[in-house]
Amino acid sequence: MNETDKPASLNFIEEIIEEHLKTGKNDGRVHTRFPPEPNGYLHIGHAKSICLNFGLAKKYNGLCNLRFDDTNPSTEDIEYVDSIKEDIHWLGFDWAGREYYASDYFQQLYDWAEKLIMIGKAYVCDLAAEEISEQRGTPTRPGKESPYRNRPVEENLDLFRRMKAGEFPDGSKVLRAKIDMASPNMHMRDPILYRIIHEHHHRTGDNWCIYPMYDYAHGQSDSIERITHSICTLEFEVHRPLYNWFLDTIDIYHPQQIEFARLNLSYTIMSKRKLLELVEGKYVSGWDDPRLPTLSGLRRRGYTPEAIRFFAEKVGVAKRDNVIDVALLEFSIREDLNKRAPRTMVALNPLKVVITNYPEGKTEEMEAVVNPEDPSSGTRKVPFSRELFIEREDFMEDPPKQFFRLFPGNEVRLKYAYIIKCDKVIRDTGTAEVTEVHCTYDPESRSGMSGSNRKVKSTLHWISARHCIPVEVRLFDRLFIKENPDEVEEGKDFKSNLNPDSLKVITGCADPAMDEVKPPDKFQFERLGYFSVDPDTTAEKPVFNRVVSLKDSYGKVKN
RNA sequence: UGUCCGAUGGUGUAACUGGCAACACGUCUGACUCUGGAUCAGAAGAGUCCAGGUUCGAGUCCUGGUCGGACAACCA
Repeated sequence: MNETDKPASLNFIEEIIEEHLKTGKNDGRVHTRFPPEPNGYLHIGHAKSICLNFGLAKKYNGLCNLRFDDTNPSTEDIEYVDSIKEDIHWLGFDWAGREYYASDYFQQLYDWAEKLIMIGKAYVCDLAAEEISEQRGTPTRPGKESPYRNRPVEENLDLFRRMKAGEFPDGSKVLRAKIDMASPNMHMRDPILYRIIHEHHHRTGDNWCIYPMYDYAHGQSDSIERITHSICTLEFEVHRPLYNWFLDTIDIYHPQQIEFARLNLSYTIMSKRKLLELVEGKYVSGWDDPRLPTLSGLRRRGYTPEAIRFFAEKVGVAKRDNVIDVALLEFSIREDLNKRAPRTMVALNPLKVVITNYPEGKTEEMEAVVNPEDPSSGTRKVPFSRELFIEREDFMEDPPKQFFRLFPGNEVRLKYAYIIKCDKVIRDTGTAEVTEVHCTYDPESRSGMSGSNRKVKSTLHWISARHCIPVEVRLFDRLFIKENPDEVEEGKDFKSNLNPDSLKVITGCADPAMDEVKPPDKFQFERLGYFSVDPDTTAEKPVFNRVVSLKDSYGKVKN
């Protein structure tokens, strides 16, 4: 990179931060946080947020906390906090012990609630949930004030303390802020601060039966942690006045909330609710199904943290709604794996080739490059013999003019081995399916020999029939057939756009060296794509997931 | 009928904050190649939602529209 180049442009959040740095706001501190709710698994959209928050902290020599927004015991679970921590670490970020929970602040939050009551800014409301929602009005029609709105401070305090003491059943009372039922912003119409939930919390156990709402907990948690920039997604933009109101009214340190547009990816869904529906409805094998955009799914699929971080950077940060082309994600992983994945040859759909003029029983060890992109990777040995398997797709008896591969009378090179010529096609007498192709080889054309310098249109991958081992290969395609899975006809939902062919399981013929692979080893199957060893692998049977295919310009002319 | 936000090639993001629209992905050529990959070279593709205005000059500023999104869980 040329240092005289223009400085890389900043995204709008970095501009805000640099402005703050310039004016000395926050004493030059930059402190962010990633605040997941432990009620689901992280997905690629969260990865964008994680990279943003931890990335900003790193860039500006600041800190980024991990904070679980665990204010609703009825949907949250320890299983999720564990998976979330694992995913963030896997992605390559660390919070250095600053692992916090909104529930750590329940007492402080409670004390501030009493303060709000005492200064006349909060009251206990006995209305039923339906009544509250009814009286809230609509975005275009103002709400009505609760009959309990003007309860005396002493009564509010007493009632709130008794709520906390567990004297009242779920749903019977809530604590509300006293703001403005006529506000054009729905969130300012006396929002609920506390509700009664008699449920066991994964961290605080049974200490509490009243729990703070998101709006009441989030900003104050930011404040307690001295967060400088509280970065969240666009849907919280309308909440910002309320975020500010709490901080100003309670009168504590005031972080700045900044909203950005969440990530959307074509041909997939990002909604936690829908992801959960696919998992629970067994449309996929679990949260880590390799077709899912969850981090655990992508990891199992074979995506690397490097590729995801690269992707997150390429995607950018702005405020307008966006749909990123999955092709960019695929580009990201190819870019990474091309440089580091060892090559191997596998026939996914094998077709037998007999080299009729090659001595029976003879075996040669061919020398192959491990990775041509990495000179330090060295070479490997590949056994060659009279009977081989090639890819069925690489042979056509009656090919179109654009087809350069094997066909009767044509010569192709077997990578790292010999040039062969197709002489004869053997068919099954019943089905007429091609079962074998007979070829002859040119003994002078072995790689490295002078006879190998001949120009041949095509080079094929192959595997020795006698030496190869069977491997299970899982071929994934996009989970949805539509770019926007939510685009459905009346009465149907996103599941009607599920791709019935998103998973194909086949048995391929692989290099014998593949018998000692272990997850998460990654390879390039030459000419096919990148494959990652699945945890289902056993000593008897390696299992590979196709991460992504190689770019295929012939596939395009074919269609 | 409200409030808030947004609008730049097919997609995403830029434009030193008023100076003749750039980068990436994708697409298409060509070169090279023992991966129809990679690499290299190049091309097409937007005149910046619309209409006015300010200005020598506007994607950037002003006014008025249009379109899109968010907001009416005791979810986050």
